Amino acid sequence: MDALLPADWFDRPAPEVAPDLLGRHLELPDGVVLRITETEAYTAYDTACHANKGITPRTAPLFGPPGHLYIYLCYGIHRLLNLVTDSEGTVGCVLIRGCTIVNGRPTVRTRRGGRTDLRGPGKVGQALALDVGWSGMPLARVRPLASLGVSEGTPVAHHHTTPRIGIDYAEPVDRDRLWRFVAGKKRSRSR
DNA sequence: AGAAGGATTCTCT
DNA sequence: GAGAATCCTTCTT
Repeated sequence: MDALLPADWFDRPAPEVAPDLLGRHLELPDGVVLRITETEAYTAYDTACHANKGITPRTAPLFGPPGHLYIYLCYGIHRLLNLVTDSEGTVGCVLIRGCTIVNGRPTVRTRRGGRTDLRGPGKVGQALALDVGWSGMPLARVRPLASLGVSEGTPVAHHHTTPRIGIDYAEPVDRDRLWRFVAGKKRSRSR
């Protein structure tokens, strides 16, 4: 099995961590292993970032130490997975927007209601059976609640960048940043 | 206490 | 391509 990425691996700016996460593996103790194929970076002074209007109970993990989880409910339906980057006190995170299944396909199929495509952050959350109660917890292979780990996997040879999705509310300068990272050469999109 | 709005997805057409 | 589903967080009276 791959070596886990230590917490300080995430102690870098989010736009640097995000492309480096492509090809890495998300591992759950139930045997589900996903390969990350699409990410987005969010930073401080970024009007697309949930933390840009100050710290709140929900967004507190974004201000915390690297290598922790930030999970929130989107549109009342979807649980979205973020990995906190940068040092404690500095806002930064990477949204996991898409994956492919490495292991545990039957489990994912059950959780996804018969489907196995994981293009889109809500689908990833469903495949991992994310719980917002995990938000703020550290990554680790074995823990009572947030039993989620990120391992080395196989970094990708090629990726391309695009503007981030679903952040029309942000300032134009932030909307235009090429902070969405997709594994492989230019091909399909997530929506 | 009330209201607004979303880092989305699915199902139609 | 358009519209509904759905509920929590946050901001405003």
